[in-house]
Amino acid sequence: MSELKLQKMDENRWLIPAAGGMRVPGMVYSSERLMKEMGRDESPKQVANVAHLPGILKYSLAMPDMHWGYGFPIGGVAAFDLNDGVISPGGVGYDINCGCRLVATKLRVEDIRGRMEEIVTALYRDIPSGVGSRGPLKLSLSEEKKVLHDGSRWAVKAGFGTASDLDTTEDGGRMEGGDPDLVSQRALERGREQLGTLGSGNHFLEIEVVDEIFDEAIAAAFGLQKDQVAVMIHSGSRGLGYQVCDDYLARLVKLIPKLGFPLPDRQLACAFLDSREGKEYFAAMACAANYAWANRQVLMHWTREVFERTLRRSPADLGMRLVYDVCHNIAKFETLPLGGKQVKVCVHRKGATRSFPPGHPSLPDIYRTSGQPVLIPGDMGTGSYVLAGTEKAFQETFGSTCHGAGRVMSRSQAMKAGRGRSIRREMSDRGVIVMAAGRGTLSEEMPEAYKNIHEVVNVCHEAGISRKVARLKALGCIKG
DNA sequence: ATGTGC
Repeated sequence: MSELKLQKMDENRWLIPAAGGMRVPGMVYSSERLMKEMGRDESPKQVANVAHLPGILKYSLAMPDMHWGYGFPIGGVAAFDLNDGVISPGGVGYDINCGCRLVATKLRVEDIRGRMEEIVTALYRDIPSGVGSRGPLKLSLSEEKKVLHDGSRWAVKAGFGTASDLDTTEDGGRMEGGDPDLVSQRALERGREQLGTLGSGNHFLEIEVVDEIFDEAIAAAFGLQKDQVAVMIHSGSRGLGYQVCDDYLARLVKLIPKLGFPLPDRQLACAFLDSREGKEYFAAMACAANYAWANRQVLMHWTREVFERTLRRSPADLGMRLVYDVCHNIAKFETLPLGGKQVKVCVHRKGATRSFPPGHPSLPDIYRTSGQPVLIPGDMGTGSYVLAGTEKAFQETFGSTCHGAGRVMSRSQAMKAGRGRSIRREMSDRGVIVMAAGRGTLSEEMPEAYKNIHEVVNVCHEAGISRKVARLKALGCIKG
């Protein structure tokens, strides 16, 4: 195996020329420093591996937060031709439709100063979190199937939130084509009692304050202003999505010999988009995506209730409005510019966020001129960014940008580095009240385990694949 | 990410 050669194209892009069985070149959006920091991380190799898949279009892409993942790198984006392309569970990830939503409030930071312990404790009590956690909802099988088919729409109909929440959710919180009958009994069982639970690892619910505005006009369109309090929720499809991924991987790995082309890595197990297996994976994945949207919708509803009760304020007074909800682990059919034409393709975004430009028909009217809100969670001590989608992303990166800070340390490395330390204390010294269900979670998630979110976001901004709008600072956080 | 691992 020859060493992978990356050619620096400009300050923010690195080309992996097509070599060997690569059908297209790779393109990595990153800075000199972030590239160096990746050290022995093999994700550039994974970018090259993805380029071997049939029907891949233009480039195998990676975002600046990229790091090693199952088959595809996390931070990877790849689009496939509908006729001769493939769909791959490894290109979506185990946490199908892991994503973020940002809820703006009418509160200003001085309204909650001194009350963070109280609010965080109340959230921690009311929002089930941690590995294997179950919620108070126990869905009947038929009700769960409705969740899988209707996503956030089910949640709103069941009384969790309002119809306007759907307007500011990517795809309206519902992916077409979900077929609950293609989700295994085991996945259904795991999902029954987990709707409305946060999960663990990097999932969180965070109270943040708008710290800096970079683009006044777009921030105003998003309803954000300096010193305003907001809530960021980061969660996914829980055990159900994991099980869907696991089930279909097991099935597709067995079929690798029948694919008719060599795979550089068995973890790239995939199926042609027009095959039975490909269609069935998509239909099951769509169910998990819908479950994740319903999950975040329920989590947000309970968050609103906790704020109302804890702060003794009316919903109108709190004005907790969903700014937007984005998914960052998904494969979707989208119409995107390619070779001067608009072409329907299957885009895999694994640890990458949609970044659609101003004027795109999928955006609600209020964001027509600003572009899509793009939500980027940072590490728990630092906070988050709000970006806006751009035409350049639409043209260059299949309408995609980064999804977060991205790990620099493995979980086990981070655990080791956290030995003998109180991360909770370190966080509170930095002004962030944290509560976590798992013993090791805070170590695994400590800020130094992640890349510098400012640098990741700056690469995306400089490269033009999203624009900086606002930065939010964490005040309080619950984790699994 | 995950009823965390052979």
